[in-house]
Amino acid sequence: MANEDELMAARRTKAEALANAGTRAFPNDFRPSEADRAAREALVALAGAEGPEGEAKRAALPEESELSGDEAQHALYGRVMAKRGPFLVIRTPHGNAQALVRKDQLPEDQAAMLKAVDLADHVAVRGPLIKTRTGALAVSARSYQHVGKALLPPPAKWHGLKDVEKRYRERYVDLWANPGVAAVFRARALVVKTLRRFLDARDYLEVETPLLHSVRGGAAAKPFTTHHNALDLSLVLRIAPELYLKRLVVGGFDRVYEIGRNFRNEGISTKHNPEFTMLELYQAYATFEELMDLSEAMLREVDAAVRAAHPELVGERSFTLAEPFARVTMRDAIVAAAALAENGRLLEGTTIDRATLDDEAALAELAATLAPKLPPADRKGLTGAPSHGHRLLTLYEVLAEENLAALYRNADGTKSVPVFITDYPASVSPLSRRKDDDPEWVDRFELFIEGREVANAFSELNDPDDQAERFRAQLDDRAKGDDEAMDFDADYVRALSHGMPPAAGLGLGVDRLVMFLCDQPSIRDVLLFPLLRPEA
RNA sequence: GGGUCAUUAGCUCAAUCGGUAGAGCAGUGGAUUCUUAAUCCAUUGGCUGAAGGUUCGAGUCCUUCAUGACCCA
Repeated sequence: MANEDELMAARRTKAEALANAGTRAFPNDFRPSEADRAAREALVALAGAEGPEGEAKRAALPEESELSGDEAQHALYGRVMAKRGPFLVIRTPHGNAQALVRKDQLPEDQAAMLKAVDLADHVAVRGPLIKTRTGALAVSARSYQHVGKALLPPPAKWHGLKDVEKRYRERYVDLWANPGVAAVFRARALVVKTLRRFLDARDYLEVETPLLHSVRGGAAAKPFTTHHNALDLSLVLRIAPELYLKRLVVGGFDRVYEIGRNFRNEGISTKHNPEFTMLELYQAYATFEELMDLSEAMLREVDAAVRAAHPELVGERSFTLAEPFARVTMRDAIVAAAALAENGRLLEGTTIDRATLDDEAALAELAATLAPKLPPADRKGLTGAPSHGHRLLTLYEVLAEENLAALYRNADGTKSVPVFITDYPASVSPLSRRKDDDPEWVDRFELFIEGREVANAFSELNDPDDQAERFRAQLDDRAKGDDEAMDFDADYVRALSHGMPPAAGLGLGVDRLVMFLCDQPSIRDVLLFPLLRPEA
């Protein structure tokens, strides 16, 4: 008997056996008290405690033969992971612990039910804590209760569930069958909780804004479209909450934030999922420079929380958050990257200096020289750029982005540091405030860790006339073929016309942050249910 | 969108040059009942992802498709 139907049939037979013994296969009569919950966590911790102290504490437990009979009774309940001799290994949310289930210590009817227990079933035992002959902790069962049946067989107990597709599709198995998976998602929850705590402590108000938008804006991205029947209205799932959050700043909330899902109708990769989680925050009377300080402090606090709670997830990092983050303008980053040997072949002796980058004709000439050596997308970005600023941004992405980790290092050069890239062209930043001394540039930064973008922030544009002009430029970009350009949001311009205080805002990719902090190579490993093609 | 690789029992994996599809775990029956991937004896289980093709013969070679992973775009 080995195919899946037969394995299930064997389990159904045991379910019937339980029914014949007066116990339902799927009962709901096991009621652990709050004290039981706490005691279970404590005993699981004791069972798994490492080092001399753990051993000493377990050594203090009585052996089965030393029991007097009036010891405290402990509940151990969870999923059966293994049967070893007279022991059941039981998995709980806190870890594993074992139950000693000896028929001669159990009421006859309960002892009989042991024949019907399968791996992955939910069970509960109650009894005194003992130490086994090998010094391990066990709950010596004085009562045994069937709590829930698993009809499907579990993955191999030693190898777990390895098939990556099955892991993502059947995360409900992955989470308990593979050690370490659940910890990533606990760490993720801690990251979000710590972000909230950090912002709440600074008097930011958490808000919820619409996910259904009738106008697309707030980011350069392709949206998902949908339709509202009653209003006969075309809608898009939001690509960013930005424009609603800034309306709230107009409304008088000086500090707001939202942590929520954005939807972008784009490709799937190890770094992209069509729905992902962003933190966006806005602060009146602040500039992008203060948000750099805030970002550093916030990331350090989150990192500290993850390190403290989940040291096992923090691997040997090639970056550090502990030392000061680098701050460099986009143009300086391009010049620095161009000087690196890695770009020598691409540039073939051509030097790039600030003057070249600032001169529209010189940059266009440089772009034309470089373009043939680049892949098609970058080539198009350089030669078909709708503006000097677009061209400069593409040049930055081509030359500098992947070299950031090599260029910006900590004090002793052993690790990369996060980099704030500042001063973006106005033409690629339709919602940012122009620099006071140079209106072609905006007060903006993007934060990169290991060359990958994790945050984007700027001093907010609060001049409604300028904003209207920028929206019109977006429409021009779209006419030139940019299908990620924003709509003209007339209501947002009206909101600004009512007067928005000077402000700065930040967007932070939560999934990517978790990837970095928990050493996870793919975004799918930090999303409980990443998007997959449906099974046939 | 392109390239590479993968898909064999419920799970984890084998299968030499194209020559009878195997193992461990789990399952079933039994023994044992202080085990640490429990042990011992016996035993069931396969449309080799799908569909075509080449061949005396295909898990293996070819084509197409499906799904996934990685890389590129």
